[in-house]
Amino acid sequence: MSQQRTDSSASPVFPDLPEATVARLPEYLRALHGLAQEGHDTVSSEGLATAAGVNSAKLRKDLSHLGSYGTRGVGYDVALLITQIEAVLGLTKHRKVALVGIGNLGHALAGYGGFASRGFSVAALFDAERSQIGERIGTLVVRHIDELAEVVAAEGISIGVIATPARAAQQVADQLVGAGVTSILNFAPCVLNVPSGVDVRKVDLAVEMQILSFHEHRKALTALPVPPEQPAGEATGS
Amino acid sequence: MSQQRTDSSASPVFPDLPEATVARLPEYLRALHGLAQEGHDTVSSEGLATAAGVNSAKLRKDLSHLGSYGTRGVGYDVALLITQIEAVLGLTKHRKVALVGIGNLGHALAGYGGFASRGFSVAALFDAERSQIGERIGTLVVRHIDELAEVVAAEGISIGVIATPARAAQQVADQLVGAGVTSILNFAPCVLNVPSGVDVRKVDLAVEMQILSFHEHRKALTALPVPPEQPAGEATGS
DNA sequence: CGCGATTTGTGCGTGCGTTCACAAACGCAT
DNA sequence: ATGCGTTTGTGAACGCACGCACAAATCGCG
Ligand SMILES: NC(=O)c1ccc[n+]([C@@H]2O[C@H](COP(=O)([O-])OP(=O)(O)OC[C@H]3O[C@@H](n4cnc5c(N)ncnc54)[C@H](O)[C@@H]3O)[C@@H](O)[C@H]2O)c1
Ligand SMILES: NC(=O)c1ccc[n+]([C@@H]2O[C@H](COP(=O)([O-])OP(=O)(O)OC[C@H]3O[C@@H](n4cnc5c(N)ncnc54)[C@H](O)[C@@H]3O)[C@@H](O)[C@H]2O)c1
Repeated sequence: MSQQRTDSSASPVFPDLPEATVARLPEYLRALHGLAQEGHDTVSSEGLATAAGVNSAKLRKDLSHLGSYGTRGVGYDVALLITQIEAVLGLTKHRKVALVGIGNLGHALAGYGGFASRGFSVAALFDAERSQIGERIGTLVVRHIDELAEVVAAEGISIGVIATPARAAQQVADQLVGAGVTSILNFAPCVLNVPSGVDVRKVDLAVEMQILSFHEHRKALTALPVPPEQPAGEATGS
Repeated sequence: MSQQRTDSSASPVFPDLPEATVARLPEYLRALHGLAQEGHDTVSSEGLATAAGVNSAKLRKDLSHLGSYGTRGVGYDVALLITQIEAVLGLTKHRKVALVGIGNLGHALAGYGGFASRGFSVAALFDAERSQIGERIGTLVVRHIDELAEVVAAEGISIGVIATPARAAQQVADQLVGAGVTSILNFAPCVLNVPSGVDVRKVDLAVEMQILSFHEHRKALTALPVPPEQPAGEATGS
């Protein structure tokens, strides 16, 4: 009981933070870490926006949504802003991740340092193939998928990463959800059905490539098929 | 209505196709391939929308933007729609990809079959480390980054994938652009500056994880701190 | 202490994207 | 041929997001 109202710097709750803003906060955080590394104590919205690759007005509005602490005429305190954003994103609490599907991609993910550098730790690896079980990667050992529920409960894992073939992804997702996982990052190219309350994010390489392909196609079509309609045109160049 | 001449398989140009639509077309394409595999000749917007995980009205509007050929009362011809979308995305033309940074992630990408299954082929691998140069992965050999311009020109490569550490990414991007690459997929967690006319898409694992973290955080905060304000509450279940 | 330079926070207009809802179009049975 | 059920294509309303532009706030300095 006693929901202490945490007037000071406790976990703030932002139920109505725009999703577009949430998606940009990690970018700001990365840019801020870079600035801190370079010794900056404060940064203007313009400077931070440039480092994050966004419009400065958008950045200011984003930060204003979380009641940010900037100082007019000066800018934002880098260290304070890092703390604030990390609190909003819930990065103060270390979150454990289960990685399922230790194949081509799974091996790369398992050895990736980008998890730990933020507030995440890969706590367990799972696969279905006997040949993979028991393999040691870093400090972890690949376990059989049947142990998932047990390990998730024991380790307090809340996030699952799916790196299995697409045909196995839905079943794995079901198992993750059944084990108590409430967030899933899916690398398999397929849609996942999960109960409400479970968040799924998808990373699909093929989709990204095809979007690039479209723009390549468009560039090729708009650049070439503009033949000299008016051959009498004057200065066509510079 | 007013479908202009049905120049059967000519390349349609859609300069003003909404970006949100473009981003969903690959999903539709994947869903359509799955339906075709299952033997479906036609599919309703409702069925395809379900398979792609979107709203059916949104799907119909998306398809209408590319003057699609559906039949009222029946649905869409699966094979025809595949052809149409592939034409719009420019997938009829095979596109060659250069992969730079053959480390942890680069190895996984180099061996990934998802490229070839769509219209892409990894045509060259590059790294800067002597220890990597010369390694054979599949049918390709890792080459030194200094050969990039030469190989890109010789092979007709138009897309570059960056899988180097973040500190090297901007330099690699500059080299890619200098070599004539006009589309870049960036896995390094940093912003890239490129000239206009070059498209960059970014895949950032850490960002995805942090977005999931936010929702975990929010779920934890909104679930717990709702103490029995009204102890006389009735059915709270389901 | 006051003033100017600087930068934040935000009100507001605009455009994009999503969704509803329905008329038009189509196949099929009779 | 006609009517009926089905499904597409789209007009219209709505909401979100973006970015401009400016008032308010703060600092430094004379
Ligand atoms: N390799 C890449 O670069 C890459 C890139 C983007 C997306 N993907 C996607 O990621 C997924 C994995 O790709 P990959 O190249 O690592 O494939 P992979 O075949 O090398 O690895 C898949 C692994 O999943 C395991 N697996 C299969 N069914 C399982 C189950 N029910 N439970 C647990 N584990 C199971 C397999 O034993 C295997 O080890 C695929 O869906 C692929 O489309 C891969
Ligand atoms: N490993 C993952 O699962 C993963 C996931 C998401 C994102 N990433 C990101 O992808 C990138 C690569 O990750 P990784 O784990 O493969 O790192 P890695 O260190 O294993 O591989 C990086 C490779 O890039 C090469 N390289 C360095 N500078 C280069 C240059 N100037 N030109 C050409 N090659 C160069 C290195 O020699 C090395 O082989 C990183 O930015 C990382 O943050 C990795």
